[in-house]
This record gives sequence, structure tokens and C-alpha cells, in this order.
Amino acid sequence: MRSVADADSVRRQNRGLVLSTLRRLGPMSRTQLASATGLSHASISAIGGELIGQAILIDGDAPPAAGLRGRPAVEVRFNRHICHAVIVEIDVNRVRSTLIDYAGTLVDRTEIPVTPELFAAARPGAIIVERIRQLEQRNPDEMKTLKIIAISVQGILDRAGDGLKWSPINHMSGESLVTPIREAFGVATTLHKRGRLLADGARLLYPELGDQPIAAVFIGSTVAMGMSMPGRGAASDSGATEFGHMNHLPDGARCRCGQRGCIEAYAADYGVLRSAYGVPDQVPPAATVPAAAYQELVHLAQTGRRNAIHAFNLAGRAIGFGLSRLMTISPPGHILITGPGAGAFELMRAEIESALRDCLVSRVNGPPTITVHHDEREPIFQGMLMGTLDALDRTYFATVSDNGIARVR
Amino acid sequence: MRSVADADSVRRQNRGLVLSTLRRLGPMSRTQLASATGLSHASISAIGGELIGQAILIDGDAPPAAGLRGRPAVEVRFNRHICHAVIVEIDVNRVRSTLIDYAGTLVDRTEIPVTPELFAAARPGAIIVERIRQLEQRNPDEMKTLKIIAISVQGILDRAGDGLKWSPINHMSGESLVTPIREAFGVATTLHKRGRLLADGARLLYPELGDQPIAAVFIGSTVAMGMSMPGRGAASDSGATEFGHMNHLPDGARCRCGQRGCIEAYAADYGVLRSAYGVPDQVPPAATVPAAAYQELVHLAQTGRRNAIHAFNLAGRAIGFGLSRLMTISPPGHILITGPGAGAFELMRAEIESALRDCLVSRVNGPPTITVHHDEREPIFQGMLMGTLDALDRTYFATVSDNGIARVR
DNA sequence: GCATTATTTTCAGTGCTCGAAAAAAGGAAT
DNA sequence: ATTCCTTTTTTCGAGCACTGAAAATAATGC
Repeated sequence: MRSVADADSVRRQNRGLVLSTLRRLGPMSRTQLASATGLSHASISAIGGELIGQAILIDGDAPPAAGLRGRPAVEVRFNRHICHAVIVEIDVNRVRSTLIDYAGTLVDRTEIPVTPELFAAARPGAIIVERIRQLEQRNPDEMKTLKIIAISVQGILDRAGDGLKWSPINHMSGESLVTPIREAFGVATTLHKRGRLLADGARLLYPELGDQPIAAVFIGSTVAMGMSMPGRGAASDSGATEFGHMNHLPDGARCRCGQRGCIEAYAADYGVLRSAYGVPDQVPPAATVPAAAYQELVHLAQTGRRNAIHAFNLAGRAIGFGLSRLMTISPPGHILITGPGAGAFELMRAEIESALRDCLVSRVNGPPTITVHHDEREPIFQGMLMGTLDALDRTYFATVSDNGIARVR
Repeated sequence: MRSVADADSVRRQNRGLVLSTLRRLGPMSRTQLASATGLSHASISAIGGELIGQAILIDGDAPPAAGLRGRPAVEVRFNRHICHAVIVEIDVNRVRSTLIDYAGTLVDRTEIPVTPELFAAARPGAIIVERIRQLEQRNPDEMKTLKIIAISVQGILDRAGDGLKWSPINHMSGESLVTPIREAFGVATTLHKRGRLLADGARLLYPELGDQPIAAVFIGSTVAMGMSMPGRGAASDSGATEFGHMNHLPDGARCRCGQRGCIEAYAADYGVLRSAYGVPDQVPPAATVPAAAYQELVHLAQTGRRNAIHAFNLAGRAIGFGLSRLMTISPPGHILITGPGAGAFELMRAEIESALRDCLVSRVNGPPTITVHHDEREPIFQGMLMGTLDALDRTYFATVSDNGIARVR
């Protein structure tokens, strides 16, 4: 765990410090970099020169001289052209593939709906390869410098992070994704759980939440939750949970996963519909539910229909008790509710808050705060974007000077 | 989070590497240290000389020359006299205080029972101070080099780790422990949750468990669980849970904590007795239960008494579902069962294993292994001992060379 | 007593950071 | 147009840590 340090690891660490400071705070002059990182001007000069020599950073082309006195500051920024990344988001509804450059700018994006025919024609790995090929055709130059592919999925990853051992999207269970894609494009390929990305993205989107642990709950066709822990980068693999399949009631309602009593069986779209309409226990849960049917039920509950209100109460109770159980293991300071079900939050709020309040940890430390963020796409994308750029930075931490790349002096 | 590295931080890191290698593997020669740490002989010579100059390490006095050819190796070991630590364990039954030296050897130990009179006469902080004073009287020389006091407690710590916001031992709720003790002895004082120490200690006691996350469950007058995560030292504060007060059944049995349906209300000694004897819900849970009464119930169950068997089934079910819920948040690879209730494990095993097996994560990844370790004292003490010595080592990491201590050449 | 062998220290070389001084690059003033 | 001023950036020398190789050390064996 602990390992030898030498001069090289010092340089590596400080290169990382420079890159992550630029990543976090944006382009800035060498002087600003020195004070933001705490390194001396001399070191910034050396490290900056090295990174520019390797074309990882570039000197800003537009020096915004604002009528100040002395030598004008030159901003250092990421060389957006040095490499690119592809970000793939898969869920029940669509496959969205985005090409970004090293500065994090969106270069191109494609999106296709997920249809029954899609998975009938090809395996998930092949579908993703095909999606990325399309980006390649449209952006041949950029794709020549592709360095990493990041994919967001739902389900349980295998230990190596190569594929899905289980997924709520049936066709994806047991599929290896990383291997076919890595072989097709010859670049690093990583898999990320959606819930975790959601929480990381929420931290970026709401900086005012500060350094507390954040739990992000997704309510929709599934129920998912991820946690973002302060201090660790996106690299840490903790915080990837199977919240939706935490048992709420022993021998409870039937869940799509085959177990009984999961939170999802009460709080995902199909769960709420089943309890509202009293679907008999023998009927297995539907694979998908039309969005309209769920919206209709929300509307019914909002207009006072008893069975609908009751169903949302049960859903809130399941989520609330799930969160109260989470409080005993790894208490978040803040909870973010997202997804299509966020629109029904007011219908569940009382039950969620009451379960969350009536647990020992909340009574002692106060309950976590809750906010609602209806759209889940943006935080997921942001979380994966930042995590992927961080990973790219990290590959450059290691590439210290003497690697054949000319050093500009 | 990321910070500047320089020559000093390199030396600090490598000093830490040397100390933690010696801590883990025991005394060894410089040559062995070089290959165990990966540092060069030259660096070991420099770092070792520095640490010996500071009297943190010493050359072994008894060189075990075993008839080998060349220059005999000299073992380097911790200077046990350089500092000492006091370890205090508090639970419902006793207060045990142990004085150890820097090499981890037990120097002296006192133990007193916890009686109702004890807490009537003095506040917990004062009681501990008095206990340590006794060690001081008996070991005045050793206590002159006291560097740290570590205390194991049950309950919820305040954010700063200074005191208990809540504790199952009534007299300890809301008590600040660290401040009075630190002021009395003028040394660093740390509070540790028992469950967490148990898990850390289990990792030390069962090295064959390797690098998996370990959950240690204590069953007795309370139910507690701590997790030990691989890779992080004992410093990480995650893994301290309130498992016993995780809700098992909404609106369930009355718990001592004032909530309903906690795991403890079914699986702690009082919980099992209440369900076995059908104690009416209005009767509040007893503050303590005689050990004999619990043992008697175990015996009854073992000899086939229906109500007793049923009570242990309910207890196993509560623990099993608790663990299955844990599996969705932070799945352990191994579960260790300890405490007085470990003697009744066979009565609970079927329910625990069935709940643990029938959850999605176990179905996909296989259920965690379970072992029983009846005694809980040893792992708790070992966990705290190692964590405290690590903390002492860490204070010496920072003390690099130029601090006035003569450097021997 | 001298060769042999294994351990430990010393030495020269290299890389990194830092503080101070020098160089660079414009605007302002004469 | 030239010189002064101000601020940024680079260069230089010192100090420290690590490494590999060579030297010193401390026994054993003949």
C-alpha cells in the first residue's frame, strides 16, 4: 500500500497538482498557478515548460491585456487537441455517445433510441462499437487522438470492471463490454455505475454542498443511488450501490430482479403502478412501463385519487426507510433526488422525511438536507466528463519528461 | 486535497515506509529492510541512521549469529522505551486500561467492573482520568514518555471526535471525553468506535482473509458492526456504523434507543428475551439483562423449547436482513460474528444465511463467507493497539532530522 | 594469519524544489 | 523616440533525497 518515493514521484505529484488546479480553476497565468498550487515560481516554470514541451498544455493565444502596467500575464491552458475521449451513456431509453476534447469541450454527439430491435440485432458491445464508429466517420481527425472511452451503465459490474454481471436491462446482463470495445479501438475503456456518476456530478453542479458525503437517488424505471465521498477523486470505486435492490420489507412486493420486497418494487415506476392498481402478486412485473402511464398516475395522485396517493406513500416509505438504513452505514450530509420520479417527490416527501427523521442517527446528528433536481442526464454527463478528464490527466502525470518528446526551451 | 511534494515529503514517505514495514514484519536487518521496502541500501542506511540517531529505532542487542559466513546482520527494532501509549476499553461490564510501550508490549493493565455506583460518583471523563492516574502511580517512569491515549467506546461520536453524542451506556451520552483527558495528561487523545476496531482487529487476527472488506458483527447487550476496508490504515473513519439501530421492520419491536424495529430490538440479549417471553409492547426495554438469563435462553433453545427457538430465529432474521441490506451499500467479502451472542450463532445461522443468500448482490457475486469468533475482547484490543502504534509512527514520520536531536554518524 | 563472504557505509551522479536575481515585455512619462 | 517602471517569467546556485557502485566492516573457514 505504501510505496517508495523518489525525485520522480515528486515531479509526478506536482505535475498532477498543476493539471488538477487548471482543471478545477480553468486557464490562468504562471504566477496565479504558483499561488494556487503553492509551488514556487521556479518550479511552475520548470513544470509548465515541460508540459508545454509535451504539448499537454499551451500558452494562451489571446492575452487579455487589460491596460495594466507590467509584463502581461500569459494564460496557460489545456491543449484541447492533444487527445479526445468518448463518453457513452446507456439507459433503457437511449444510447448517447459524446466526443469531447481534452479541454472538456463537446465536439460531437449522437443519440439513438433503445428499441427492442436494437438488442435483437447485435450484442451491447457491438452496438457501442458501432456508435463510436459513427463518431469516427464524422470526426476522423479528432478520433485519431482518442485516448479513452468511458461508459455509464446500470447494474452490477464484475470484479475487474470489464462487464456487467447483472443489469436491469435484460440484454446487458452477463455481457462483457470493455473487451470488445478496447480491442476495436485500442484505447483504455472504463465502465461506471450511473448512480455513482450522478452523485459525483451533483457535487460539481452544487459546489455549495461543500465537503459532505452526497447521496444521489434516481427514481424512474429503476431506483438507484450512488454516493460521492469528499476528498477522493472519481477514481474510488466505493459509492456504487444497489440501493434499489435493498430489501424494504421481507417477503414484500415482487421485484424485477426476482427477489421480493426490494425498494424498487415499491418505488420504481412499475412498483408504484402495481400498488396503485392492485396488480395481483402472481403477475410478474412488466419489463417496461410507458412514461405516460406513470405521468398519468402522478396526475391522479395530485388530483386526490386515493389509490394513487397511497401508492406514492408506499413508494416514499420504501425510499425513506432505505435512506434511514443507509444513515446507519454511511450517513450522507445531503440527499439529491433526481429522475422522472422526482416530479412525484411532493407525493412522497412526507413519508421520506418522516422515515429519515425517525432514525437514531438523524435524531442525534440532525437529518440530511434534501433537494430535488429533475433532470438526471446533466449530472451524469458532468460526473463522467470530469472523471474521464481526471483519468486522462492521470495518464499524463506519469509521463515525466524523458519520453522522446522534444522539450521546448 | 492534492498538495505540493518536495524532498522533505519524500523522506517523510520513506521513513513511514521503513517504520510500517518494521511494524508489520517485525525486527530485521538493514539488508532485509532494503528488499522489503524496495529502497536502496544507501537510503536504508541514511534513513536508519537518522531514526537511530533520534532514538526511534535501535540496533538489536542480541545478534543471532547462526554460524553463517559473512558479516553478521544486525537487526533493527523499535526502541520500546521512547514512548508509551494508554489504551482504554469501556463497555457495559468493565473499564480496562492498558499501558503499552512503543514496541507494542503490554507493560501494565488495570480492570474495574462497571457498577451503578461508578457513574453515580463521577463523570466518565473523570473516571478514565482516575484509571490512568493509577497506571501513572504504578509506572511513573513509563508514563513520563506517554504520547497518546486511545479510548474505545460505543455510540455516536460528535463530528470532531471529542465526545459521545449518544451512547447505549446512558451515563455516557453527551459526555465530552477527549477534552478532560487531554487536559489532564497533555497528550493526544483519540476516540474509537468499538465495532470498527473489532473489524480492524479481525483483519490482523485472520491474515488469510486477505484484502477483502471485512464486516465484524458484535452480538451481545447491543448489536454493533464495523467494517474494515483494505488499503486504508486504521486512520480512515469510515466503517463506523450504527448497524444495531438500522431499522429491520417499520413499526417493529421497541428498541432501547427509543425507535422501533431496530435490529438490536430483535437480536440484542434484551430483544431475544423480550420476544421469547412475549414481553408486552408497553413495557420499556430493560436497561441491562443478566448474562445468566441470556445463557439460560440459549440453553432452552438448544434443548428444543419452541418459544426460545422462535426468538433466535427472529434475531437471526433481523441480523440477516441487516447484512443483506448492507450488501447493497458496501458489500463485505467476509463477515465475522463475535460477542456473547456468537454462542447462539447456530440458532440463528439458518435465518442469517438465508437472508444473506436471497439478495441480488449475493446471487450475482456469491454470498460473503462467515466465521464465528467467540471472544470479542482480543480483536478489539489488537485493533486499537495496531491503530495506536500506527498513529505514533505517523507522528514520527513528520519529525524529519533537523529537530535538535543529535544525529549519530 | 589470510582468503572468503555477507552486511553496511560511503561516494559520486542525477533530479527536484526553492529563494534570489536576472531577463523579458509592455505601458507611462519625458 | 527613448527611458523609466512595473509585473511576469526564467535562470542560477544551494540544499536535499535517492540510486548504483565501490569501499569498508566484521565475522567464518582453512
